[in-house]
Amino acid sequence: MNIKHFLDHSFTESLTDLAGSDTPGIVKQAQRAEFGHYQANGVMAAAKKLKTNPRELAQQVISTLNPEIFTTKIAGPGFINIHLHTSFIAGELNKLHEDQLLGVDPVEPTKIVVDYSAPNLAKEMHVGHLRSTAIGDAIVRILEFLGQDVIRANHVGDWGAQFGSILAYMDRLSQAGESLSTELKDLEKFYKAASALFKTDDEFADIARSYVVRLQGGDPKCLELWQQFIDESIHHSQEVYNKFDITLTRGDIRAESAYNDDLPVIVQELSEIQELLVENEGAKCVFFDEFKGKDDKPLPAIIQKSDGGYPYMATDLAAARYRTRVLNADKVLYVVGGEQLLHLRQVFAVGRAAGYIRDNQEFKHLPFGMILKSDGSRFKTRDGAEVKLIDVLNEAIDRAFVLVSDKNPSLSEVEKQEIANVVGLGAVKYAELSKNRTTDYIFDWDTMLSFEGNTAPYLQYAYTRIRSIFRRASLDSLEGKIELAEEAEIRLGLKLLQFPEAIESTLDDYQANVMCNYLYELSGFFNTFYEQCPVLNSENPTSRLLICELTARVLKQGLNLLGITTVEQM
RNA sequence: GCGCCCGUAGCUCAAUCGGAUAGAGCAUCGGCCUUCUAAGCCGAGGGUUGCAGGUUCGAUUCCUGCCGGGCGUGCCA
Repeated sequence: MNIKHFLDHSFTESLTDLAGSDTPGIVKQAQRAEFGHYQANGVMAAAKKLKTNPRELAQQVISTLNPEIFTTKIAGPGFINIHLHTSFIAGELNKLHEDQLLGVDPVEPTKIVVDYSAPNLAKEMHVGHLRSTAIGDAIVRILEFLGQDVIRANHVGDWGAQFGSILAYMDRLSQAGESLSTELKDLEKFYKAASALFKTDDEFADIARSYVVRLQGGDPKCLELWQQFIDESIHHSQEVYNKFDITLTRGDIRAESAYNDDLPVIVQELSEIQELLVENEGAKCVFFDEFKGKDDKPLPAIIQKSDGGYPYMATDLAAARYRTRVLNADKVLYVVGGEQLLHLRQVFAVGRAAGYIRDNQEFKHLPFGMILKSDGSRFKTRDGAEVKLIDVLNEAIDRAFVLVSDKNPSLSEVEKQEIANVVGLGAVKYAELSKNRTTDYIFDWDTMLSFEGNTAPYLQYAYTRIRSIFRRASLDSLEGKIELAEEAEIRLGLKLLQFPEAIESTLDDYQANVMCNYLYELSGFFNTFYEQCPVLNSENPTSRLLICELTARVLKQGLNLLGITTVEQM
């Protein structure tokens, strides 16, 4: 049950009856303990509309309600503070125990495509891919938990001019008798070597350019080299996904090149729509009044370049078309950097005009900020100045290993390694997810790999404390009822009941940090409970054990929705 | 120039789309391991929410102007 929904409906209904028109109750979780558990804020706005005294209106609202489960108090200018009965909280917790979904109501499934990660296959994944990958995967997991029909879309970059020098370099190496599979072990090095040659060696640059043309022309030898490189690169990214516990698999890849055959069709279809596609300076463009460039000049969406090539506008339109016509998506979420805001607005606008996006579909850009260096300058994305993602993950695991060895030296090497994996990777993912999606953030090893305070290990640690209690209790089964008495356990209990609300507000704007905040507060409440309320030595250990078990389930499930795993001990 | 985004404690970030006394972590200082793991708990200090107006019962949030920063702005993605 979603308590906030329940209360909001009650207060909205009451206010609407009194006001004679739709009037929201605006029920929210109270921000301070002294204001109760929830508060209804809608009275003041309603009183204004009705030109009555807000406190009197609040009194009327209260008298229409039949509050079996809560008490109310009018406060300040017209707030209604709502205090849930302890017996109600305990009762709901006991019901939660039977509920696989921990209070969350499953939805009527709709088809949702989530476009995320999308690395450029010319290079290895670097920290710049962290955001889209981690955020997208968390969104996918949460939607699936609710029962949505989710399609992961990994729109990897596997085509374009950048592959010219790579193919030319592959060719040169194989002619020199080098083993390509060895050379491709370090993609980053390979890419750098190829682009360095392109810059310094004119002959090589010419060959590289000719390879681009041959590749696009379908030259078999080029395609073979290209396929070999792509396979190797996909293998690399899959290793990162596996290590980082990202749910993407090879089957989720639909690369840019998959749309190659559709690109001329896009041009053809757009040209058939009256006055949509116009030729301008040799390029085929779509102009809309809403898009303006420098000096207020109309800004085109270029569908086909003057040299006949197709920019990513065309590919993205083809992808939109595919998602509508073939996948029949209700909703498409693009987890793509904020610098592409204008581009995606153009894609959506042209897509709508062309009928590739239908009126009943929602195509939504979920932008995220850039990663900056500690001096505030940006991590470059052109020439491999990036930190490799795999290096970040390994460093995190190494640091966690040192720490766990220090904290818990009696564990076996295998156990320490497993804990280091879970803790290290969790820390990296949480550092990413716990920040507001839309703002830029500074990449800093120590911040990202911190294991103290508001970090994944804090949540994982709370979990292990619970598991430790159960190891000591060594129960065969746990039968009984939860009874609440201490303030710390009431607060914890209510927080557990608010898991559905956390999921709801997380999806409100697809902000994973909302879920992080919830889990952090939950863990904090648990740690206070842990200090103040002995479990095994209490008068009613069963009740407290049941609270512990529920906390463990919510923590584990919540972390799992973020793509973070737990361990039994740390 | 124009468009979009941002500016909150020394640092990194919150603030549940207008709510009550703006909250955490890190760092600093003080207390708590003879009871379920101290990666923890309890407490202290630290703020003119960039600046100036406006809207109203009420503004970090909405509007206007300015200052500062970022991104984007026709054939890279």
